[in-house]
Amino acid sequence: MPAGALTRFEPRKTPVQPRAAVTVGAISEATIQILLKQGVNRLTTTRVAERAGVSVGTLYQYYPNKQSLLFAVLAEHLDKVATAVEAACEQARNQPLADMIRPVVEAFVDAKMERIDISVALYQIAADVGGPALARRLGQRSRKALEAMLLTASDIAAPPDRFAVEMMFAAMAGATRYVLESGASPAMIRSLRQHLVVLCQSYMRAQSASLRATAHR
Amino acid sequence: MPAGALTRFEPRKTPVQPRAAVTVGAISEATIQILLKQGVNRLTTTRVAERAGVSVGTLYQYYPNKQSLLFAVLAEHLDKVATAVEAACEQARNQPLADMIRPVVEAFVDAKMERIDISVALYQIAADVGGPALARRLGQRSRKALEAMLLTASDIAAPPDRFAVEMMFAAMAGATRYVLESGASPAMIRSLRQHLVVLCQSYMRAQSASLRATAHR
Amino acid sequence: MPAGALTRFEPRKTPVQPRAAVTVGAISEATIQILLKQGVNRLTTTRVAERAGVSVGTLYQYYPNKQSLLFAVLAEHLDKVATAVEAACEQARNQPLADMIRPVVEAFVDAKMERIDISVALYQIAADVGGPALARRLGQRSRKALEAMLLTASDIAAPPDRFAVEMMFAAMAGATRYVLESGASPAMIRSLRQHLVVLCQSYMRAQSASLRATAHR
Amino acid sequence: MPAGALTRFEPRKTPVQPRAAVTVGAISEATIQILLKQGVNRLTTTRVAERAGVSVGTLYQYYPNKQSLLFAVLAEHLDKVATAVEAACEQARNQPLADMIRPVVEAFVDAKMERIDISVALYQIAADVGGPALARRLGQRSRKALEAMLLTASDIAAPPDRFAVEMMFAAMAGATRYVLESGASPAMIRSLRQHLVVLCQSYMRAQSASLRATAHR
DNA sequence: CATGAATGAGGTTTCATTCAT
DNA sequence: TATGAATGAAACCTCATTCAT
Repeated sequence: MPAGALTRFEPRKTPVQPRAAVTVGAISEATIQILLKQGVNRLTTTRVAERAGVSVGTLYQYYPNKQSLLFAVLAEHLDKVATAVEAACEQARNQPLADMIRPVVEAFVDAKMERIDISVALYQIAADVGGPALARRLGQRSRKALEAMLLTASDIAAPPDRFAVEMMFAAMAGATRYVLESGASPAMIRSLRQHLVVLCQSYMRAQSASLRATAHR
Repeated sequence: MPAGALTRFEPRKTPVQPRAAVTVGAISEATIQILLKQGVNRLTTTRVAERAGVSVGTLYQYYPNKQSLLFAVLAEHLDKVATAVEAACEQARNQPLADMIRPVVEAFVDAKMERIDISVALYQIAADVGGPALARRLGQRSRKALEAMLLTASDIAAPPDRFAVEMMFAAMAGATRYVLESGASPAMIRSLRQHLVVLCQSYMRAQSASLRATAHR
Repeated sequence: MPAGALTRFEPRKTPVQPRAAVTVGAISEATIQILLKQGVNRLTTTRVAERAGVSVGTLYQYYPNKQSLLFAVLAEHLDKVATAVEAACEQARNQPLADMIRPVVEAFVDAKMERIDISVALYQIAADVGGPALARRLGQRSRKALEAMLLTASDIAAPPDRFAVEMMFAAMAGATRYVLESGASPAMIRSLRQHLVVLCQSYMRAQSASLRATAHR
Repeated sequence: MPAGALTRFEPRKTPVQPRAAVTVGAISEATIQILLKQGVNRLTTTRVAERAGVSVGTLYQYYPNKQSLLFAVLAEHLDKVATAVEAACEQARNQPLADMIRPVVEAFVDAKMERIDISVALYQIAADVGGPALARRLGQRSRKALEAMLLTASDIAAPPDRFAVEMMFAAMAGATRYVLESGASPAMIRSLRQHLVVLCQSYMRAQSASLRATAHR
C-alpha cells in the first residue's frame, strides 16, 4: 500500500442529524456481526445494509465504497487501542521499568479483549483495506508514547532504542493475535496477560541493561 | 475457521509425472507473482493459468477449486518454515539456553526471508484460506520441536512451560510479519534477527529462571 | 419518439414569483454547467440541485422529473434560435434572394453561437429527451418563416418548394453541429458563417432558378 | 472527447473460432434491435446478451465494457459509409463537376439507407461513445476522397477548398439525419437524394466558380 | 415551502467453474 | 489430456424519486 493511499477511504459525509448518527452506528455494528457470523467472503454491502436495517443506498450515503466502510471500522478499533496504550503510558511515568511495563501491557491486552468479537473480526479484513498501513500507524503512536514513558524510568540509565520498542509492540500484537485466533478462552487470556508482561519486561530490561552498563563505565 | 475445515482444501492429486510437476510448479509461482504484482483482489484462476502458461482447464485438473490452490501454496511455505525450525532444534540440542535460542530464531527468520516475496504475498491470502488454522498447525509443530530441544538445555533445571513456548513463537511470528509488511529493508531484517534473538533469549531465561531458582532451593 | 410524446415533458408549473424565477434560472444554468463539465452520464438531479444551491426536493417542486428538466432547457434554447430566425425573416422581406438569405443564415449561426456552451451541451441530451421531435418543431417554425419571406423575394418568379426549405435548414443545422462538436474555434465559426451563406444562397438560387426559367419562357 | 480517447473502446479479443464469430455477430445485431425497439435508455448489457441468445459473461469476453460495444457497432456502420463514399469517389474521377457530385451523393445516401434501422438506431448512441469524434474521423476520410476526386474535375480550374468540402459533407449528413429522424418514408428518401444532389452541386460550383474566374484572369 | 435522509430497483461487471471440442 | 468459450449467480454501486421533519 503506497503512502497516502489511506485517504481514499475517508467516509463520505459525517452524520449531523441524530437519525443519521444512529444509522451509521448500526452499519458499523452490522459489519462486525457479519464478519463474525459469515466471514469476509460473505460480507457484502447488501448484507451489511440488510442487517443494519437500512437500504444499500443509505449505506453508500455514508461510505463511498465497501473498502471505506471496512477501513472505518478497523480504524476506529485501532484508534481505541492506541488511545488506551497512550493513556496507560501517561499514567505510568516515573517508576521502575518493570512497574511501567506491566500496566501498559495490561492496558493493551484489555483494550483488545474488551470487544473480543471486534478484534477477531477485524483480523479478517486487515489484508484488504490497508491493514498493514493502519497497523503501522497504530504502532508508531504507541511507540512514541512508550518512548516518552521509558525516558522517565527511575532505574535505568538509558531507555531501549526505537527499534526495540517497535519490536516489543509487534511481538505483543502478534502473540495477542495468535491467542485471539486460537479461540481466546478466558484462561488463555489470563495466561496471555501474565506472559506478555514477563516477555516485555525481560526484553526491555535486556535492551536497557546493556545501555546502563555502558553508561556506568 | 472451524477445526477440521482444512481437509476441504487438499489438492486434487499429487503430480507424479515430471511434466505435471513442472506445471504445478509454474502454477504455484504464477500465484505468488500475481499476488505480489496485482494483489488478492485481482488474483483470478484465469489470470493465474494465463501467467503460468496453461489454460484454466488445466489448472482445474490439479486443483479442485481456487481455495485449494491458495491453500497448497500457503501450506507449502509454512511447511518449509516449520521444517527449518525443526532442523535447527535438532542441531542445537545439549547446549546452554542462550546458545540454543539463537540458531533457532535465526533459522526462523532466515526461512521467512529466503523468499521475502512469498512471505509477503501469503499474508494477503491467509485470512481466506484457513490461514490461522494452518499457522496454528505450524506453531504446534515448532513448539514440539522447541520443547524437545529445551529439555536438553544444559544450564536450566526445567524448561519453560508449553504456553510460554507458544507465546515465544507467536511473538516471533508477529514481529517478523510487522517487519515484512513494513517493507523489510536489509537493514531492518538484520535488526530483526538480532532483536528477536535477544527477545527470545531473555523471555526464555525469565521463564526458566524461576524454575531453576525453585529447583536449586 | 412517437408524435405527441412531447407533452409528457412539460414543466410542472411556470414560476411567477420572482424568487421562484431565480431558482428556476439557477437550475437551468446548473444543468448546462454539469453537462459541459461532467457529461450526460454524470448529470444527476442531486448534482444539479447541489450546484444550483438548492435541495433536490426543491428541484422537484419545479420539474416533475428529470426528463422534464432536460426538456425545458433544450426547448428554451431551441425557442431562442427559432425566434431569432423568425425575426430575421421578418426584417429581410422584399429583397433580392441573396440579400434575404445572408441575414437569416447569419442570424441562425449567431443565435447558436451566442451561448456556445449551451449549444454543445444540449447535443448530448437531445437523444434522450425527444430532441429530434423538438428539432422538427423548430424546423417547422423556421420553415414557415422562411417560406413567407421567400414569397416576397424581388428577383425570383417562384420560391423553392417546402421540402427544399426544410433541406436547407437541416443542412445548416448539420453543418453547425459539426463545427460545434469539432471545437468551434472563432476562426472556424467565421468560416462557417461565410460558407453557410454561400451554400444556402446557391442552393436556393438553384431551386428557384429553374422555376424562373420556366416562368420566363 | 479528448484526442486518443477512442482507443479505450477497442474490442477485447478478435474471435477466431467460427462459433465465436457467430456470437459476436449476434451481439451486434441484438444491439441494433434493442436500440430500435426499446431505445437507448433501455439498452442494457443484460438485455443485449439475452436477445443475442448468450450470457452476459460471453458479451464481456468480446467487449471490455458497454461503451466498447456501442462504439464497435457505430464504428462499423460509419466505416461502411466512408468506404462507400471512397469507392464512389474513385469511380467518378475525370468528369465534369456535376457528374462527379451526383454519384457520390447518391452513394452516401444509399449507404445510409441500406440499413435504415441501423442508421436511425445509431443516432441515439452517438452522443456517448465518442460519436462526434467518430463522425469527424468519417468526415476526414470522406473529405480526402472527395478532394482527390475534385482535383480531376474536367471543367474547373481549381477545386473548392478543404473547409468547403467538409461543410458539404456535414450539410449532407445533417440533412440525411433530419430525414431519417423524421420517419424516412420512401418518398422522402427519393426527395432527399435529388435535393442533396442539387445542393451539393450548386455549392461546389459556387465555391469553384470563383476560383476559375481567378484562374482565367 | 424547503430540506436531505432514505429508498431499492436495476445497471454494469467479474470470475469460479464446466464441458464440448 | 489440454483447451478456452460459455455460463450466470452475485457483487458493487448509482440515482430518480419520495416524504417526514
